[in-house]
Amino acid sequence: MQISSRFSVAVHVLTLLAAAVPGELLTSDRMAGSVNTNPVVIRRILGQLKQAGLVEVRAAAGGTYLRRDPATLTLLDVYRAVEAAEPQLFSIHEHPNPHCLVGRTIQAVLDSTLQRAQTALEQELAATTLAQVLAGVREPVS
Amino acid sequence: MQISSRFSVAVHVLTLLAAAVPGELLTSDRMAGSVNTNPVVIRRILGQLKQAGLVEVRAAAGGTYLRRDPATLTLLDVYRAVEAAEPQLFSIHEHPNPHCLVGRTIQAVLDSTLQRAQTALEQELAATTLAQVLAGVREPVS
DNA sequence: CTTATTGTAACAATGTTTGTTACAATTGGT
DNA sequence: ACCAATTGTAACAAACATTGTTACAATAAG
Repeated sequence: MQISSRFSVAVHVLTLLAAAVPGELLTSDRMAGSVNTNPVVIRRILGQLKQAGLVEVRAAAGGTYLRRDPATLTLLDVYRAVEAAEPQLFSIHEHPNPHCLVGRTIQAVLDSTLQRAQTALEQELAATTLAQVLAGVREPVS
Repeated sequence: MQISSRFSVAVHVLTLLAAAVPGELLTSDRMAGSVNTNPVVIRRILGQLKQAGLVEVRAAAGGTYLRRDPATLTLLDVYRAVEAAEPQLFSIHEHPNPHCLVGRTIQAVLDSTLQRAQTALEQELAATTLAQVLAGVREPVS
């Protein structure tokens, strides 16, 4: 199963915020216009980003601004903020037969192995900053 | 969203096959007993492993045996067999606003970045063989 | 030919995602 | 103090994937 587009939407939103004039606040309506979705979808994601301390949201006049330096905000921060409810990327079947050698031990073996794979992915996400994404957006592909 | 347990079940099943006496065939019923699920679930996964050339399934008397050397069969082979319908791990939102600089370019930027992350995960999966999993199952944790 | 087994369809239950409407709560500006 | 814009959140629907289940035709070993 694929990782939900919440993550890519969150990166999109943060890129908009990073591209904003310093001090400018963006509304969920405006960001929804760029992502092309419903403002409530944006607000739900903003709630998660806010909880993770990545953004500050002001009701009433204005909206949201970045709380972190794009140069040190990595895609791993975003991923963790948005997938906080599912810290384990891989799901492992729950009740293998304990009377079978394989059934008894497979969970532990898989758990350590798949954790290594997840860590490899996360390290790669940690290697990309929001500033780099913004630079990529601004540079034409040529 | 998590990667489905089809993958961990597939590894479990292949470990059972690798642990079998050479020439022994295992039925879906027997493997379902070890995984603790319904035999049809096992058969569905076996169908995918068969299509990928990892196992040979014989109707009637017997069942399934391994077609690949456990020493060279990696978890990436299993992952690809079972997730063949979803080659992209990350999903990216589909219709960002083309009139916005960020909306116009975010997909391409994310695509290359997330592809690198997926590749890192896959390399880690490729680094573990079925033989290593089997060894892990046999070695007590101590 | 018999019998065990696979392959597959069909269906239900569950859970997640995404989009939507609606509205109370908040707060900045006047 | 009030107004108006905006957020926060609940509630719901549609779509989809997963997992488990029953049922049965197709297959092939002995």
